[in-house]
Amino acid sequence: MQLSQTEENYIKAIYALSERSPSFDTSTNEIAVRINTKPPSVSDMLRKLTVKKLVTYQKYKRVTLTKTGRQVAIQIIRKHRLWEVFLHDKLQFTWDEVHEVAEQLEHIQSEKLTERLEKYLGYPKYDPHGDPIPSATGELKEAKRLMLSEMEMGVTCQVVGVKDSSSEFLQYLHQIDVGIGTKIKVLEQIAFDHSLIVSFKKGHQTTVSKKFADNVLVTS
Amino acid sequence: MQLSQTEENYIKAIYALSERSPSFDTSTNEIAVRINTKPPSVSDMLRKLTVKKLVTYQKYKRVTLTKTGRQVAIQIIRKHRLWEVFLHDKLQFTWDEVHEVAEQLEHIQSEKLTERLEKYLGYPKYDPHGDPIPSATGELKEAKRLMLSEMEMGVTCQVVGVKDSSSEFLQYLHQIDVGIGTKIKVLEQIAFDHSLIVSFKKGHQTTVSKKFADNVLVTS
DNA sequence: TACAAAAGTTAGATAAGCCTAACTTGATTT
DNA sequence: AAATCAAGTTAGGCTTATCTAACTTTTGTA
Repeated sequence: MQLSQTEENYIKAIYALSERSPSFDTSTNEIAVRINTKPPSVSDMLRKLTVKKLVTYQKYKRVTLTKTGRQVAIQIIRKHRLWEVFLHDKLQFTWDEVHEVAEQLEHIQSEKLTERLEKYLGYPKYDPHGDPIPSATGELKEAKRLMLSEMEMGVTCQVVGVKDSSSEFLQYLHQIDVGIGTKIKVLEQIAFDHSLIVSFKKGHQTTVSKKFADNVLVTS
Repeated sequence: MQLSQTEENYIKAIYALSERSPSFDTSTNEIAVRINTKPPSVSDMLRKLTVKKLVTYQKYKRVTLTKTGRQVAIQIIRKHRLWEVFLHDKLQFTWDEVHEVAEQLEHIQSEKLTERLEKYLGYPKYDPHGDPIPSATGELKEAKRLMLSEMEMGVTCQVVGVKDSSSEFLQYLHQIDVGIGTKIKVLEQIAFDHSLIVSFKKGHQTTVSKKFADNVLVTS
Protein backbone atom coordinates (compact mmCIF):
# COMPACT_ATOMS: atom_id res chain seq x y z
CA MET A 1 0.00 0.00 0.00
CA GLN A 2 1.37 3.37 -1.05
CA LEU A 3 0.91 5.93 1.72
CA SER A 4 1.59 9.65 1.67
CA GLN A 5 4.12 11.08 4.10
CA THR A 6 1.28 12.69 5.96
CA GLU A 7 -0.56 9.42 6.35
CA GLU A 8 2.65 7.78 7.54
CA ASN A 9 3.10 10.50 10.13
CA TYR A 10 -0.40 9.95 11.49
CA ILE A 11 0.17 6.20 11.70
CA LYS A 12 3.42 6.74 13.51
CA ALA A 13 1.80 9.12 15.98
CA ILE A 14 -1.09 6.77 16.66
CA TYR A 15 1.36 3.95 17.23
CA ALA A 16 3.48 5.93 19.65
CA LEU A 17 0.50 7.21 21.62
CA SER A 18 -1.40 3.93 21.78
CA GLU A 19 1.68 1.95 22.80
CA ARG A 20 2.01 4.01 25.92
CA SER A 21 -1.67 3.70 26.79
CA PRO A 22 -2.74 0.69 28.86
CA SER A 23 -5.70 0.12 26.51
CA PHE A 24 -3.55 0.49 23.36
CA ASP A 25 -5.65 3.26 21.96
CA THR A 26 -5.53 7.03 21.68
CA SER A 27 -7.74 10.03 20.99
CA THR A 28 -8.26 12.73 18.40
CA ASN A 29 -6.91 15.46 20.64
CA GLU A 30 -3.81 13.56 21.68
CA ILE A 31 -2.95 13.00 18.04
CA ALA A 32 -3.60 16.64 17.19
CA VAL A 33 -1.27 17.80 19.95
CA ARG A 34 1.46 15.36 18.98
CA ILE A 35 1.63 16.21 15.31
CA ASN A 36 0.82 19.84 15.73
CA THR A 37 -2.47 20.03 13.90
CA LYS A 38 -6.02 20.84 14.94
CA PRO A 39 -8.56 18.20 15.93
CA PRO A 40 -10.67 18.58 12.76
CA SER A 41 -7.70 17.61 10.60
CA VAL A 42 -7.29 14.50 12.71
CA SER A 43 -10.97 13.64 12.40
CA ASP A 44 -10.71 13.80 8.62
CA MET A 45 -7.61 11.66 8.53
CA LEU A 46 -9.08 9.06 10.86
CA ARG A 47 -11.98 8.59 8.48
CA LYS A 48 -9.51 8.14 5.64
CA LEU A 49 -7.35 5.67 7.54
CA THR A 50 -10.43 3.71 8.58
CA VAL A 51 -11.39 3.24 4.93
CA LYS A 52 -7.85 2.03 4.24
CA LYS A 53 -8.21 -0.46 7.10
CA LEU A 54 -5.23 0.93 8.98
CA VAL A 55 -7.14 1.95 12.08
CA THR A 56 -10.20 0.77 13.95
CA TYR A 57 -12.31 3.75 14.69
CA GLN A 58 -15.86 4.90 15.31
CA LYS A 59 -16.64 8.53 15.59
CA TYR A 60 -16.53 10.05 19.06
CA LYS A 61 -14.63 6.95 20.20
CA ARG A 62 -10.95 6.24 20.67
CA VAL A 63 -8.71 4.86 17.88
CA THR A 64 -6.63 1.69 17.65
CA LEU A 65 -4.29 0.57 14.90
CA THR A 66 -5.30 -2.54 12.99
CA LYS A 67 -2.74 -5.30 12.55
CA THR A 68 -1.84 -3.82 9.16
CA GLY A 69 -1.58 -0.36 10.67
CA ARG A 70 0.77 -1.63 13.31
CA GLN A 71 2.96 -3.31 10.71
CA VAL A 72 3.13 -0.08 8.74
CA ALA A 73 4.10 1.84 11.87
CA ILE A 74 6.81 -0.63 12.76
CA GLN A 75 8.34 -0.47 9.30
CA ILE A 76 8.54 3.31 9.54
CA ILE A 77 10.13 3.08 12.97
CA ARG A 78 12.56 0.52 11.61
CA LYS A 79 13.66 2.89 8.87
CA HIS A 80 13.82 5.82 11.27
CA ARG A 81 16.07 4.01 13.71
CA LEU A 82 18.34 2.51 11.06
CA TRP A 83 18.90 5.98 9.63
CA GLU A 84 19.63 7.26 13.13
CA VAL A 85 22.33 4.63 13.49
CA PHE A 86 23.74 5.61 10.12
CA LEU A 87 23.84 9.28 10.99
CA HIS A 88 25.40 8.62 14.38
CA ASP A 89 27.85 5.84 13.59
CA LYS A 90 28.93 6.78 10.08
CA LEU A 91 28.41 10.52 9.84
CA GLN A 92 29.23 11.45 13.44
CA PHE A 93 25.95 13.20 14.14
CA THR A 94 25.35 13.61 17.86
CA TRP A 95 22.55 11.98 19.83
CA ASP A 96 20.34 15.01 19.64
CA GLU A 97 20.93 15.81 15.97
CA VAL A 98 19.93 12.48 14.47
CA HIS A 99 16.20 12.64 15.08
CA GLU A 100 15.28 15.58 12.88
CA VAL A 101 17.04 14.29 9.78
CA ALA A 102 15.79 10.74 10.36
CA GLU A 103 12.25 12.15 10.34
CA GLN A 104 12.80 12.95 6.70
CA LEU A 105 14.78 9.85 5.76
CA GLU A 106 12.22 7.47 7.24
CA HIS A 107 9.85 8.22 4.36
CA ILE A 108 12.18 7.09 1.58
CA GLN A 109 10.51 4.24 -0.23
CA SER A 110 12.82 1.38 -1.16
CA GLU A 111 12.85 -1.94 0.56
CA LYS A 112 16.18 -2.72 -1.00
CA LEU A 113 17.62 0.43 0.49
CA THR A 114 16.42 -0.45 3.97
CA GLU A 115 17.78 -3.97 3.83
CA ARG A 116 21.11 -2.94 2.37
CA LEU A 117 21.45 -0.17 4.91
CA GLU A 118 20.75 -2.57 7.75
CA LYS A 119 23.37 -4.97 6.45
CA TYR A 120 25.87 -2.16 5.93
CA LEU A 121 25.40 -1.03 9.52
CA GLY A 122 26.01 -4.57 10.75
CA TYR A 123 22.44 -5.43 11.78
CA PRO A 124 22.31 -3.08 14.76
CA LYS A 125 19.88 -3.94 17.55
CA TYR A 126 19.47 -0.47 19.06
CA ASP A 127 19.44 3.08 17.77
CA PRO A 128 21.61 5.81 19.30
CA HIS A 129 18.91 6.53 21.91
CA GLY A 130 18.87 2.87 22.96
CA ASP A 131 15.53 2.10 21.35
CA PRO A 132 15.29 -1.33 19.73
CA ILE A 133 15.28 -1.63 15.93
CA PRO A 134 12.48 -3.83 14.53
CA SER A 135 13.53 -6.62 12.17
CA ALA A 136 12.52 -6.74 8.49
CA THR A 137 9.64 -9.00 9.45
CA GLY A 138 8.44 -6.55 12.07
CA GLU A 139 9.63 -8.29 15.19
CA LEU A 140 10.41 -5.78 17.84
CA LYS A 141 12.08 -7.18 20.90
CA GLU A 142 10.96 -4.85 23.60
CA ALA A 143 13.97 -4.28 25.76
CA LYS A 144 12.95 -4.21 29.40
CA ARG A 145 14.38 -0.85 30.08
CA LEU A 146 14.53 0.51 33.59
CA MET A 147 15.41 3.85 35.00
CA LEU A 148 18.83 3.86 36.61
CA SER A 149 17.06 4.82 39.83
CA GLU A 150 15.18 1.51 39.77
CA MET A 151 18.28 -0.67 39.55
CA GLU A 152 19.17 -3.02 42.32
CA MET A 153 22.27 -2.26 44.32
CA GLY A 154 25.41 -4.01 43.16
CA VAL A 155 24.15 -5.09 39.74
CA THR A 156 26.02 -3.86 36.69
CA CYS A 157 23.82 -2.46 33.94
CA GLN A 158 24.25 -0.78 30.63
CA VAL A 159 22.98 2.59 29.45
CA VAL A 160 20.58 2.19 26.53
CA GLY A 161 18.86 5.55 26.39
CA VAL A 162 17.47 8.61 28.06
CA LYS A 163 14.02 9.79 28.97
CA ASP A 164 14.81 13.47 28.96
CA SER A 165 16.37 14.31 25.63
CA SER A 166 16.86 18.02 26.20
CA SER A 167 20.18 19.24 24.98
CA GLU A 168 21.14 20.36 28.50
CA PHE A 169 20.85 16.81 29.73
CA LEU A 170 22.57 15.29 26.71
CA GLN A 171 25.39 17.75 27.09
CA TYR A 172 25.79 16.90 30.75
CA LEU A 173 25.94 13.21 29.91
CA HIS A 174 28.56 13.88 27.30
CA GLN A 175 30.53 15.90 29.80
CA ILE A 176 30.71 13.10 32.33
CA ASP A 177 31.37 10.66 29.50
CA VAL A 178 28.18 8.64 29.76
CA GLY A 179 26.83 7.33 26.48
CA ILE A 180 25.03 4.37 24.95
CA GLY A 181 26.70 1.21 26.17
CA THR A 182 28.34 2.74 29.24
CA LYS A 183 28.39 0.17 32.04
CA ILE A 184 27.27 1.36 35.45
CA LYS A 185 26.97 -0.26 38.86
CA VAL A 186 24.89 1.31 41.63
CA LEU A 187 26.86 1.14 44.86
CA GLU A 188 24.76 3.00 47.35
CA GLN A 189 21.60 5.00 47.74
CA ILE A 190 21.57 8.03 49.97
CA ALA A 191 18.36 7.92 52.00
CA PHE A 192 18.28 11.69 52.49
CA ASP A 193 17.74 12.79 48.88
CA HIS A 194 17.77 9.48 46.99
CA SER A 195 20.93 10.35 45.14
CA LEU A 196 23.05 7.41 44.07
CA ILE A 197 26.69 6.57 44.31
CA VAL A 198 27.57 4.73 41.14
CA SER A 199 30.74 3.32 39.64
CA PHE A 200 31.58 3.27 35.95
CA LYS A 201 33.38 0.29 34.54
CA LYS A 202 36.42 2.48 34.01
CA GLY A 203 36.98 2.44 37.71
CA HIS A 204 36.04 5.89 38.92
CA GLN A 205 32.86 6.58 40.86
CA THR A 206 30.49 9.53 41.23
CA THR A 207 27.33 10.64 42.92
CA VAL A 208 24.35 11.37 40.74
CA SER A 209 21.06 12.98 41.70
CA LYS A 210 17.69 11.26 41.79
CA LYS A 211 16.61 13.39 38.87
CA PHE A 212 19.60 12.23 36.88
CA ALA A 213 18.97 8.57 37.70
CA ASP A 214 15.31 8.93 36.71
CA ASN A 215 16.27 10.03 33.25
CA VAL A 216 18.88 7.46 32.35
CA LEU A 217 17.50 4.22 30.93
CA VAL A 218 19.39 0.98 31.40
CA THR A 219 19.06 -2.74 30.79
CA SER A 220 20.58 -5.26 33.13
CA MET B 1 14.55 29.57 0.63
CA GLN B 2 12.35 26.63 1.49
CA LEU B 3 11.13 24.88 -1.67
CA SER B 4 8.66 22.03 -2.04
CA GLN B 5 9.79 18.81 -3.69
CA THR B 6 7.63 19.68 -6.64
CA GLU B 7 9.26 23.05 -7.06
CA GLU B 8 12.68 21.43 -6.81
CA ASN B 9 11.76 18.97 -9.53
CA TYR B 10 10.72 21.76 -11.85
CA ILE B 11 13.96 23.64 -11.23
CA LYS B 12 15.97 20.51 -11.88
CA ALA B 13 14.11 19.86 -15.13
CA ILE B 14 14.55 23.43 -16.33
CA TYR B 15 18.24 23.23 -15.53
CA ALA B 16 18.74 19.98 -17.40
CA LEU B 17 16.80 21.14 -20.45
CA SER B 18 18.30 24.59 -20.67
CA GLU B 19 21.86 23.34 -20.21
CA ARG B 20 21.56 21.29 -23.35
CA SER B 21 20.06 24.14 -25.35
CA PRO B 22 22.49 26.53 -27.10
CA SER B 23 20.48 29.52 -25.83
CA PHE B 24 20.30 28.18 -22.26
CA ASP B 25 16.53 28.26 -22.15
CA THR B 26 13.62 25.85 -22.51
CA SER B 27 9.89 25.76 -23.14
CA THR B 28 6.66 24.90 -21.38
CA ASN B 29 6.09 21.81 -23.49
CA GLU B 30 9.60 20.46 -23.08
CA ILE B 31 9.24 20.74 -19.33
CA ALA B 32 5.83 19.08 -19.39
CA VAL B 33 7.18 16.14 -21.35
CA ARG B 34 10.22 15.75 -19.12
CA ILE B 35 8.42 15.68 -15.81
CA ASN B 36 5.34 13.94 -17.09
CA THR B 37 2.76 16.62 -16.52
CA LYS B 38 0.55 18.66 -18.81
CA PRO B 39 1.48 22.11 -20.13
CA PRO B 40 -1.07 23.99 -17.98
CA SER B 41 0.57 22.68 -14.82
CA VAL B 42 3.87 23.98 -16.09
CA SER B 43 2.40 27.39 -16.88
CA ASP B 44 1.13 27.65 -13.32
CA MET B 45 4.44 26.67 -11.84
CA LEU B 46 6.40 29.05 -14.04
CA ARG B 47 4.35 31.93 -12.74
CA LYS B 48 5.09 30.78 -9.22
CA LEU B 49 8.81 30.37 -9.82
CA THR B 50 8.96 33.79 -11.47
CA VAL B 51 7.54 35.40 -8.35
CA LYS B 52 10.17 33.56 -6.31
CA LYS B 53 12.86 34.92 -8.65
CA LEU B 54 14.09 31.48 -9.61
CA VAL B 55 13.32 31.81 -13.31
CA THR B 56 13.18 34.58 -15.87
CA TYR B 57 9.99 34.23 -17.80
CA GLN B 58 7.38 36.14 -19.76
CA LYS B 59 4.28 34.40 -20.90
CA TYR B 60 4.38 32.81 -24.33
CA LYS B 61 8.18 33.11 -24.22
CA ARG B 62 10.91 30.65 -23.28
CA VAL B 63 12.23 30.24 -19.71
CA THR B 64 15.71 30.68 -18.24
CA LEU B 65 16.92 30.04 -14.72
CA THR B 66 18.08 33.06 -12.74
CA LYS B 67 21.42 32.89 -10.98
CA THR B 68 19.61 31.83 -7.81
CA GLY B 69 17.65 29.23 -9.73
CA ARG B 70 20.83 27.79 -11.14
CA GLN B 71 22.39 27.59 -7.68
CA VAL B 72 19.35 25.77 -6.39
CA ALA B 73 19.50 23.32 -9.28
CA ILE B 74 23.17 22.64 -8.74
CA GLN B 75 22.68 21.94 -5.05
CA ILE B 76 20.00 19.38 -5.86
CA ILE B 77 22.24 17.74 -8.43
CA ARG B 78 25.03 17.72 -5.89
CA LYS B 79 22.87 15.86 -3.41
CA HIS B 80 21.57 13.49 -6.05
CA ARG B 81 25.03 12.50 -7.19
CA LEU B 82 26.47 12.15 -3.70
CA TRP B 83 23.64 9.79 -2.80
CA GLU B 84 24.29 7.85 -5.98
CA VAL B 85 27.88 7.38 -4.90
CA PHE B 86 26.72 6.26 -1.47
CA LEU B 87 24.28 3.75 -2.88
CA HIS B 88 26.83 2.37 -5.31
CA ASP B 89 29.99 2.39 -3.24
CA LYS B 90 28.62 1.59 0.19
CA LEU B 91 25.40 -0.30 -0.42
CA GLN B 92 26.41 -2.13 -3.59
CA PHE B 93 23.55 -0.85 -5.70
CA THR B 94 24.26 -1.31 -9.40
CA TRP B 95 24.74 1.50 -11.87
CA ASP B 96 21.18 1.34 -13.08
CA GLU B 97 19.53 1.04 -9.65
CA VAL B 98 20.95 4.15 -8.04
CA HIS B 99 19.02 6.79 -9.93
CA GLU B 100 15.51 6.03 -8.75
CA VAL B 101 16.35 6.02 -5.05
CA ALA B 102 18.57 9.09 -5.40
CA GLU B 103 15.56 10.92 -6.88
CA GLN B 104 13.99 10.61 -3.46
CA LEU B 105 17.08 11.20 -1.36
CA GLU B 106 18.03 14.40 -3.20
CA HIS B 107 15.15 16.22 -1.50
CA ILE B 108 16.31 15.63 2.06
CA GLN B 109 16.93 18.99 3.66
CA SER B 110 20.03 19.17 5.81
CA GLU B 111 23.19 20.94 4.81
CA LYS B 112 25.05 19.15 7.53
CA LEU B 113 23.96 15.82 6.13
CA THR B 114 25.19 16.69 2.66
CA GLU B 115 28.57 17.88 3.89
CA ARG B 116 29.08 14.94 6.22
CA LEU B 117 28.05 12.51 3.52
CA GLU B 118 30.49 14.05 1.08
CA LYS B 119 33.29 13.77 3.60
CA TYR B 120 32.33 10.21 4.46
CA LEU B 121 32.47 9.25 0.80
CA GLY B 122 35.92 10.78 0.51
CA TYR B 123 35.00 13.86 -1.54
CA PRO B 124 34.19 11.98 -4.74
CA LYS B 125 34.51 13.91 -8.01
CA TYR B 126 32.17 11.77 -10.11
CA ASP B 127 29.01 9.80 -9.59
CA PRO B 128 28.65 6.18 -10.71
CA HIS B 129 27.58 7.33 -14.16
CA GLY B 130 30.70 9.45 -14.49
CA ASP B 131 28.89 12.76 -14.09
CA PRO B 132 30.80 15.36 -12.08
CA ILE B 133 29.69 16.24 -8.55
CA PRO B 134 29.33 19.98 -7.85
CA SER B 135 31.21 21.34 -4.83
CA ALA B 136 29.45 22.80 -1.78
CA THR B 137 29.96 26.26 -3.26
CA GLY B 138 28.35 25.20 -6.51
CA GLU B 139 31.40 24.83 -8.69
CA LEU B 140 30.82 22.19 -11.29
CA LYS B 141 33.89 21.24 -13.24
CA GLU B 142 32.54 20.07 -16.53
CA ALA B 143 34.53 16.99 -17.33
CA LYS B 144 35.49 16.86 -20.95
CA ARG B 145 34.15 13.46 -21.57
CA LEU B 146 34.78 11.75 -24.86
CA MET B 147 33.50 8.60 -26.43
CA LEU B 148 36.04 5.84 -26.39
CA SER B 149 35.80 5.90 -30.19
CA GLU B 150 37.13 9.46 -30.22
CA MET B 151 40.26 8.71 -28.22
CA GLU B 152 43.66 9.12 -29.77
CA MET B 153 45.67 6.02 -30.36
CA GLY B 154 48.14 5.12 -27.65
CA VAL B 155 46.74 7.37 -24.93
CA THR B 156 45.51 5.75 -21.73
CA CYS B 157 42.12 6.93 -20.56
CA GLN B 158 39.66 6.12 -17.82
CA VAL B 159 36.06 5.02 -18.05
CA VAL B 160 33.76 7.56 -16.42
CA GLY B 161 30.35 6.59 -17.77
CA VAL B 162 28.16 5.25 -20.51
CA LYS B 163 25.82 6.80 -23.02
CA ASP B 164 23.64 3.76 -23.45
CA SER B 165 22.44 2.66 -20.04
CA SER B 166 20.31 -0.28 -21.14
CA SER B 167 20.71 -3.28 -18.92
CA GLU B 168 21.97 -5.34 -21.86
CA PHE B 169 24.88 -2.99 -22.29
CA LEU B 170 25.59 -2.69 -18.59
CA GLN B 171 25.53 -6.44 -18.26
CA TYR B 172 27.96 -6.83 -21.13
CA LEU B 173 30.30 -4.31 -19.51
CA HIS B 174 30.12 -6.19 -16.28
CA GLN B 175 30.85 -9.43 -18.07
CA ILE B 176 34.06 -8.14 -19.63
CA ASP B 177 34.90 -6.45 -16.32
CA VAL B 178 34.70 -2.85 -17.45
CA GLY B 179 33.44 -0.38 -14.86
CA ILE B 180 33.93 3.17 -13.64
CA GLY B 181 37.62 3.82 -13.31
CA THR B 182 38.78 1.07 -15.64
CA LYS B 183 41.88 2.22 -17.50
CA ILE B 184 41.92 1.61 -21.25
CA LYS B 185 44.43 2.28 -24.03
CA VAL B 186 43.39 2.23 -27.69
CA LEU B 187 45.99 0.30 -29.67
CA GLU B 188 44.62 0.13 -33.16
CA GLN B 189 41.63 1.02 -35.25
CA ILE B 190 40.44 -1.37 -37.91
CA ALA B 191 39.66 0.67 -41.02
CA PHE B 192 37.13 -1.86 -42.29
CA ASP B 193 34.47 -1.57 -39.58
CA HIS B 194 36.01 0.95 -37.18
CA SER B 195 36.29 -1.57 -34.41
CA LEU B 196 39.07 -0.94 -31.92
CA ILE B 197 41.76 -3.08 -30.41
CA VAL B 198 42.17 -1.91 -26.86
CA SER B 199 44.24 -2.99 -23.89
CA PHE B 200 43.13 -2.89 -20.29
CA LYS B 201 45.63 -1.94 -17.63
CA LYS B 202 45.51 -5.50 -16.33
CA GLY B 203 47.48 -6.56 -19.40
CA HIS B 204 45.00 -8.41 -21.58
CA GLN B 205 43.62 -6.93 -24.79
CA THR B 206 40.40 -7.24 -26.77
CA THR B 207 38.61 -5.99 -29.81
CA VAL B 208 35.50 -3.91 -29.30
CA SER B 209 32.97 -2.79 -31.89
CA LYS B 210 32.41 0.78 -33.04
CA LYS B 211 29.02 0.68 -31.39
CA PHE B 212 30.61 -0.34 -28.12
CA ALA B 213 33.22 2.41 -28.32
CA ASP B 214 30.56 5.01 -29.07
CA ASN B 215 28.78 4.21 -25.86
CA VAL B 216 31.63 4.20 -23.40
CA LEU B 217 32.55 7.63 -22.03
CA VAL B 218 36.12 8.33 -20.96
CA THR B 219 38.33 11.15 -19.74
CA SER B 220 41.99 11.30 -20.62
C1' DT C 1 -29.66 12.74 37.35
C1' DA C 2 -28.99 16.65 34.95
C1' DC C 3 -26.15 19.82 33.01
C1' DA C 4 -21.87 22.22 32.00
C1' DA C 5 -17.28 21.51 30.26
C1' DA C 6 -14.38 18.91 27.41
C1' DA C 7 -13.82 16.24 23.49
C1' DG C 8 -14.96 15.45 18.93
C1' DT C 9 -17.29 16.32 14.43
C1' DT C 10 -19.29 18.80 10.44
C1' DA C 11 -19.43 22.69 7.34
C1' DG C 12 -17.26 25.67 4.56
C1' DA C 13 -12.65 27.99 3.11
C1' DT C 14 -7.91 28.02 1.57
C1' DA C 15 -3.56 26.52 -0.72
C1' DA C 16 -0.74 23.46 -3.61
C1' DG C 17 -0.64 20.64 -7.61
C1' DC C 18 -2.74 18.56 -10.98
C1' DC C 19 -6.18 17.94 -14.81
C1' DT C 20 -9.43 18.89 -19.30
C1' DA C 21 -11.56 22.01 -22.38
C1' DA C 22 -11.60 26.23 -24.49
C1' DC C 23 -9.24 30.17 -25.90
C1' DT C 24 -5.02 33.20 -27.43
C1' DT C 25 -0.52 33.97 -29.36
C1' DG C 26 3.12 33.33 -32.41
C1' DA C 27 5.47 30.72 -36.05
C1' DT C 28 5.32 28.56 -40.56
C1' DT C 29 4.03 28.14 -44.92
C1' DT C 30 2.28 29.33 -49.08
C1' DA D 1 0.53 39.10 -45.96
C1' DA D 2 -2.93 35.85 -44.59
C1' DA D 3 -4.12 31.60 -43.00
C1' DT D 4 -3.31 27.74 -40.45
C1' DC D 5 -1.31 25.01 -36.89
C1' DA D 6 1.48 24.31 -32.99
C1' DA D 7 2.59 26.16 -28.64
C1' DG D 8 1.06 28.26 -24.64
C1' DT D 9 -2.40 30.21 -21.38
C1' DT D 10 -6.77 30.81 -18.85
C1' DA D 11 -10.88 29.06 -16.75
C1' DG D 12 -12.86 26.00 -13.94
C1' DG D 13 -12.66 21.55 -11.39
C1' DC D 14 -10.60 17.78 -8.54
C1' DT D 15 -7.78 15.94 -4.52
C1' DT D 16 -5.10 16.23 -0.32
C1' DA D 17 -4.31 18.39 3.73
C1' DT D 18 -5.03 22.09 6.40
C1' DC D 19 -7.78 25.69 9.03
C1' DT D 20 -11.81 28.37 11.86
C1' DA D 21 -16.38 28.57 13.46
C1' DA D 22 -20.33 26.35 14.73
C1' DC D 23 -22.51 22.28 16.21
C1' DT D 24 -22.96 17.49 18.72
C1' DT D 25 -21.70 13.86 21.77
C1' DT D 26 -19.59 12.20 25.91
C1' DT D 27 -17.95 12.82 30.54
C1' DG D 28 -17.63 14.00 34.97
C1' DT D 29 -19.47 16.12 38.75
C1' DA D 30 -22.67 19.05 41.56
